[in-house]
Amino acid sequence: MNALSNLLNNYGLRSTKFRLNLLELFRNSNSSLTVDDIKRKIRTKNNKVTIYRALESFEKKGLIHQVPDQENLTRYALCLSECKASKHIHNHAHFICSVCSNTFCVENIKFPEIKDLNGFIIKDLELTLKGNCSKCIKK
Amino acid sequence: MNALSNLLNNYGLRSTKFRLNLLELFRNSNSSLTVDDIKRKIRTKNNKVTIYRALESFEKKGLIHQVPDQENLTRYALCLSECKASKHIHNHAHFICSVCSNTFCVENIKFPEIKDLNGFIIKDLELTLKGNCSKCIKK
DNA sequence: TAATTAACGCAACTGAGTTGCAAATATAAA
DNA sequence: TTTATATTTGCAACTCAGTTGCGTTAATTA
Repeated sequence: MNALSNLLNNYGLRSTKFRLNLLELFRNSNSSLTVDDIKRKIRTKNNKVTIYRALESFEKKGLIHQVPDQENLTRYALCLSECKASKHIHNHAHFICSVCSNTFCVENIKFPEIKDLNGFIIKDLELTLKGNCSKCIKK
Repeated sequence: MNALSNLLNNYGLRSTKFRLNLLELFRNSNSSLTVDDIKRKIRTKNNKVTIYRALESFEKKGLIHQVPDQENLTRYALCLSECKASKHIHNHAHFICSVCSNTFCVENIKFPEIKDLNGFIIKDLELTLKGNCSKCIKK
């Protein structure tokens, strides 16, 4: 049994050819992926419904998380080990490149401390950076 | 000549009945609006294309700005006076209520100072808070 | 008042994402 | 290994936000 296969099973998912490829793709990507990215990168003949449902269950089980996207597409990135099916824990920021539209997870950024205000209860905080990624600067 | 009418003209827009209503609606809203909100709130018989195009031109001229939305809808809020057609200037955060899905602009929040990192150039910073708005807490 | 240009309405379209259902496949149980 | 079960997949049809082209109407300018 290979490691990816076990990983899927540990998260309560079945290891099918497609889902193994999908998980591997996420692990080899340094940025996030849209459904379209996935289609192009693993040149899958699988139906789009399959992709949507795989992403949905990966997210539910805590393997991947949604990240912001410039064009309002659904976009996912691999979770860190802290994430569980019960709760996603992300204290990192996201960087969107305005040239290639890729989104990257950025660790090591201090979040501002914000207390509840004006009778609003703040439960979560998202920080999104926009600019040019290293690849697109070089061009 | 009324004030709203002049405002539109000053921004290079024509003052039609619908656009006057739309602008007034934005001014009277303490949160942001989706196309659907607009339809319901000004009970307009105008075609949806008209709404989309009005929002588009309002944004281009610097009257309104897009704000993040939980359901990936396009959502707008009134700009502050600093905004111009040439450039939107927003140094405020956005708060999304997870109950009513409304988005509010939140002033007076200090943004973290972030320098370019890992060869990425950071040009813009967005801070989104999530939680429960004052109205939805009371319920 | 006429000419110009922006705004509008309609109809048809696009494209991401969804739903229901039947068939295939992976895992658990016998 | 075989059978039972629960998950995953494919297909087709659908939904719904947002877009496009084009002819018409209305607001501003000359």
